[in-house]
Amino acid sequence: MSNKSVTLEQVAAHAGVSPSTVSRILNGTAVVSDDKKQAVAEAIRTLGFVPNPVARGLAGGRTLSIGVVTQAIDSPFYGAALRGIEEQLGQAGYSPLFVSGHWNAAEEARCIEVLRSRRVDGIIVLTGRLSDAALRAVSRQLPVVVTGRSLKAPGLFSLNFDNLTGARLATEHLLALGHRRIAFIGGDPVHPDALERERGYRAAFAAVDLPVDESLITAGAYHEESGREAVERLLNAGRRFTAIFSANDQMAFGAALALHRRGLRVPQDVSMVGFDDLAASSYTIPPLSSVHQPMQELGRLAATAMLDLLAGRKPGVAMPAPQLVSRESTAAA
Amino acid sequence: MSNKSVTLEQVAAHAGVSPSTVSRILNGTAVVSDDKKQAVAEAIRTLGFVPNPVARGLAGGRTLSIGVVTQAIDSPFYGAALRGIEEQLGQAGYSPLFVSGHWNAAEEARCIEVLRSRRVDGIIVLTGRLSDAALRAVSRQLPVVVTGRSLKAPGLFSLNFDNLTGARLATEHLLALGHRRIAFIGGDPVHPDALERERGYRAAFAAVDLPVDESLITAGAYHEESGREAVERLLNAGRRFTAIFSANDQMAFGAALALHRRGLRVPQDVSMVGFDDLAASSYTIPPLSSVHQPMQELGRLAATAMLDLLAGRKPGVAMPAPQLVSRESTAAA
DNA sequence: AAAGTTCATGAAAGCGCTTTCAAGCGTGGA
DNA sequence: TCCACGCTTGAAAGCGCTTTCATGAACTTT
Repeated sequence: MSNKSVTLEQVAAHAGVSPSTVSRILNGTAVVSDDKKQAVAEAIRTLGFVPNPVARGLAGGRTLSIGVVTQAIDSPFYGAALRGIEEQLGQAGYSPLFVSGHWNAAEEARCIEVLRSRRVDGIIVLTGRLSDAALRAVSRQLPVVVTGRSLKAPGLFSLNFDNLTGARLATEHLLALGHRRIAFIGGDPVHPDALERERGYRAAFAAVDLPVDESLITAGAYHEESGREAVERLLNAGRRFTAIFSANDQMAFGAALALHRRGLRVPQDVSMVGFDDLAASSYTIPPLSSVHQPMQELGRLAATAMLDLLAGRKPGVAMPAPQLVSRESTAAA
Repeated sequence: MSNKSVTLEQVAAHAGVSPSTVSRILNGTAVVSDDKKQAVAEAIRTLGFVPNPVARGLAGGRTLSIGVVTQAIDSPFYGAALRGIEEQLGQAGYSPLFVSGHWNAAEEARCIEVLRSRRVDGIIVLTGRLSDAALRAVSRQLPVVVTGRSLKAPGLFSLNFDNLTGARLATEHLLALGHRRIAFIGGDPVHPDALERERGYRAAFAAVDLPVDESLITAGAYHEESGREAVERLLNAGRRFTAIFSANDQMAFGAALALHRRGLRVPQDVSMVGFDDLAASSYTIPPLSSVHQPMQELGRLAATAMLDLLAGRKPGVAMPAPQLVSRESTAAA
């Protein structure tokens, strides 16, 4: 653990070349003769030189860091994506810089300012509340990868999960089991994905020419407590249903608890399917059927796309299709 | 959203002073006359100047960023701590730089190197596998705050949760309910806290002069699956128990599932208490009694301590005492 | 009143790297 | 043989900020 780190200049001296040449070799900016390359490589090895990202950043070069705007650093949902990003970026020598927008457009904008002031080489935005226009503006200065929406722009790549199909899959599963009175606990309607999931729910009914009972649709806020409240509301209003499709797993957890408190069993009395397939969902009682969202994979893909953008390549990654994971929370009506 | 950001030099020009003076005002490095202060403040406001942390970092000043070594960015347990850190640091204008060690000393050491190369002003280590000596070495160059252990050194502050008391509390709770055959699912013994929790379990028995049945003690690995396996193991070996104390909540989830699969009900047949009090624990079926670890608070405290260290103050924060949260997973024997 | 202090301020030298700019070299065409 | 051209390479100028050093002004001190 050396206190003072070795500088590029020292490497240059050791190799008997100029700093410029070392820099050029490091960045592949220009052609350098093989023997100098060798000498520099050798010097780097013996000196244990590691380029200083801060200096690089200042000099207008790369900082080898990518800003990642998430909503809450402790979200069980986005956490997996962060992990995927970290993993993929790390392999390429980049470091992620995580900032949280807390579902707030103004805060997100501030986050992006911070990232920019820290000279990140690119920004990955996980969903977020920023307008498409704002994102496009950012992408004019920095490569941007955004998840949870579909928009095109030079220097901008988006990666969207097919929420509609996922929700439709979930509903169809319930329908196929013979359920007709299927309650829907929606997410906060300010999220486009919440709307899409509701559309998927409706589409499944429409596909088999069944009407949806609007009184079985109730809004939640994507967290456990709101799922609990939703079921309370439904039950208190005297609604009858044999199944619940919850727009995300966290609400499903709350809903299951509410059911349990009322003496209703899953799946004997009420079948239940969630959305997201959180890690925890395999261990609930009973384990929850859910639409699998490959968040870690999403993170990896977003990072890969960013690396492509940085290298001037056109990203070729695409989201895998939604898949339903059937566990023990669903049974025949 | 200006493309090129304004520099300190521009501020200086606008205010009719030298860059040095602006810098001094910004950092409070020296006394500056009030009228210049005013002029500079005014210039900063009209120009919308934001100091460039990268340049600051290079110039040997502060980068206003704190490295945070966690184990896995998607851990439900540490996530809350990260949030607390982010929150507290943000208020002071600092940004956290999260890196994951994945429970691996070598990887952790690499993380710290990365943080150092990025010129962080200090490092917060959440638990971690690094040796005390290694941590001390780091603290000779940078302020360090470490959780999950107790060690003293100049420039180093540690924040430890009282695992022994917590575990004792949990066991005593079960004992008080009349349980005698209390199984213990331990954590991975490489973690000191796992050992402490086992000691707490034993201490509770010792305090009431009851022997502990060694055959009811089994090791897990702090994740759900290992909790499930532990219960399988116990049950397959024909062990009888009326309660389980799990060294963390995640294992308790797995254990509960195993119980459920065998037709054993919580708490009617088996009472259960966990450790950590994860956010999810309030929504399991039944809600899990657990020893509350205030992780978000821990994060805030760690950040506060770091800020203190940075300011040359002696940190005065301390961990709150462990508390048991009694929910519906425990009942009289 | 002269010399010694203190104090606010500016000039200038970096921090470690990238990147223009220009020079030096070798090569091929006339 | 001479000149033009292409190629590798080094010198040097920043990037935006901090920090030492030096300077002159304003005060003390005797």
